[in-house]
Amino acid sequence: MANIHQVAKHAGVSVATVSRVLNGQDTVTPKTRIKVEAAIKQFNYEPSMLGRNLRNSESRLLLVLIPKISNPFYSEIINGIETTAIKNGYNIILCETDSKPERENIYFDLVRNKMTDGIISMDPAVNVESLTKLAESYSIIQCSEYVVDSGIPYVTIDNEEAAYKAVKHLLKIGHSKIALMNSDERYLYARQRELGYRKALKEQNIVVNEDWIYYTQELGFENGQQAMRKILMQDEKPTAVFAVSDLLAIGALKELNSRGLKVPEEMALIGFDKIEFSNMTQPTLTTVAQPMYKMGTVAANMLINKIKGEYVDNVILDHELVIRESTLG
Amino acid sequence: MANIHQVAKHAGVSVATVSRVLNGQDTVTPKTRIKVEAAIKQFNYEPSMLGRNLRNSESRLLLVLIPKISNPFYSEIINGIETTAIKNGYNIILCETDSKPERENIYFDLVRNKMTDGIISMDPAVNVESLTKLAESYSIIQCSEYVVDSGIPYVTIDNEEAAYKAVKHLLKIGHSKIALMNSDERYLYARQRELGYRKALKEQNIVVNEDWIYYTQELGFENGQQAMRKILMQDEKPTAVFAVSDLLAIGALKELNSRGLKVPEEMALIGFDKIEFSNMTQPTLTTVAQPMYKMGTVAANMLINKIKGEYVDNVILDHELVIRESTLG
DNA sequence: TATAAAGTTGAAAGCGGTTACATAATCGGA
DNA sequence: TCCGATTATGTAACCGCTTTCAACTTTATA
Repeated sequence: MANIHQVAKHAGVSVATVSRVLNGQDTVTPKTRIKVEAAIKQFNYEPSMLGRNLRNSESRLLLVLIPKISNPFYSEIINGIETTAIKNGYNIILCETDSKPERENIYFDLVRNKMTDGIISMDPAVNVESLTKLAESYSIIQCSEYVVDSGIPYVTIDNEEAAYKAVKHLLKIGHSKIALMNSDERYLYARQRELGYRKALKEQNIVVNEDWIYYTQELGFENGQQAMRKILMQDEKPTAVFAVSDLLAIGALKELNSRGLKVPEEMALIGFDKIEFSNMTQPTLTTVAQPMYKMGTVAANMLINKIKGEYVDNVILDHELVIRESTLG
Repeated sequence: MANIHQVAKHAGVSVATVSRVLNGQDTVTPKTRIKVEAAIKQFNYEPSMLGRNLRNSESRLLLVLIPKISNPFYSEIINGIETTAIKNGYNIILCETDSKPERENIYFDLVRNKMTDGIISMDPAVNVESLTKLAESYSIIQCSEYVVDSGIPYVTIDNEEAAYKAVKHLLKIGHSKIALMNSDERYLYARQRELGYRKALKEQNIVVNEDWIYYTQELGFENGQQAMRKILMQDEKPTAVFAVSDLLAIGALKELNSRGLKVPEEMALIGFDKIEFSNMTQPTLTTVAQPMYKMGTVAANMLINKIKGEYVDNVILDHELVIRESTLG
């Protein structure tokens, strides 16, 4: 493959001139520009990003750290990130951390090594100290999940309020025995949504039954199924369940369906995220919609601005309770 | 951030020696090695990949082109690719083509620009000529979907055989009026699976009813729903449907469920891919399992070998018909 | 002890671009 | 027509690393 020298030689100009043509600078005479462009075309020349990036000490790559690629919640965010990145001349390199610190650490090296210009982290709970230290020297944005008081900018929604509204809705349609199907407490969103759950109940002077709060290790269908199984084994059963993820809710629904329990009549159900699947279930799932795509675009823009050296503020996006069949009065 | 010169200066050695230590060469005296390592630690030095890659003219990045990130079928493949890449000291840069040639072309530049060392393409139908031309100069592997006779190595399954088996199963449990819910004919897998469908019917001397073959533009739930709606509008209705994707099948199932039609009693249903969600539906979905993760690892290994300059052969992986409730006799 | 062989280290040339600075070419006005 | 101002182009340093080759040390051998 040709390099800039060959093009320059063939066009009868210096490499500087070729570089100027390449970068669309206006200090080049139309005549020479045409000569250079002809040589470029003839050689089928493509400038090497490796050389350019080294000189400019930037990679034009954004590192996106995502806990689990199979969770549709994240795919939508990634979509938003990628589109925005491309629009700004960046590409994304996507890495799945599986919520494992050791894996995350490997990826952190990519920014230390100048392989990427910045990081969007969606699972910073993993490596709080490393991350905050890293953020002192590099551009980092937190998306959806974040470390409180870390000083690292984040974009997210008001999880407590969202959970509050969801439970409130259950109360409004007549439920008072409401279980919480939570994920792991190490996640901020889990703690925040639990707060919202407790707040809504407390407001109605309902004492929280601690036996009705379930924690799952991961966010998978099976975890939801299992949790629902446990709920159904209780002596006193709730009449409604608020799950902090559609994946859990769908698993729970599966369990209810296969036992022939009617939803919402015998058990109402609310999920979280509004992933596409949530509208394909029988019955369709009431859920809290997060603006996933938007969140991705915002995160990407924040990161790009941060890389430019601008000051970046936290962003709280709107959410919306989407009422569907699983909570029909 | 420190560079190799500062480290060298501080350690009282040349940059060459630091580089040798960095790359674990054995021609360095333990004494100097210790000096250098101390300096590295003291400066918190991390070698720049930009410099290293330029010198080595490699990027240690693999480009993965995927039509739609939200399709769980691809997420699993990506998983396999990423794990294998990491294991071999590569990272992946993931790009969604949305099956759009113009978008794909942008990404092709990444390899022309030396930004990535090779490509795994999952949607090569888009840009056949560009791709084959590109493959002359760069390392490319096709995964799942491929261009016949392009000479570009691929890993896939036997789609015709898989479809044949699926339809055969429907025949065996007594169906003879079987519709095909296909995706777009521009996809090879679509054509191959249709062949399998036709073959199975022909074998039983059943004349294919062309009105029972549906093509959808995209692979989404809505497309499946719509197709099923059309099927149900027919005067003579089939009693079973073979869909070439779980997403279509799930959409179709949704339509059947919401009309109160019993599956499999009034309409049997088979999907394709065995995405996780296919086991969450009511009833659960019979489907053809593809070894997605495996396919990803194989594709990544093939690409890495290709980059190394080795000869790489095509691979056909196994598939398996998973019989579940939607086709219970 | 002298000398060849083996083992360490350093100097410097790239890898492929960008850009500050110097120089050459062009232009306008007296 | 000539000269200074402006504009176009070239020269060369540099980005941060790897690696060849030469030079220098050490070790083994006679």
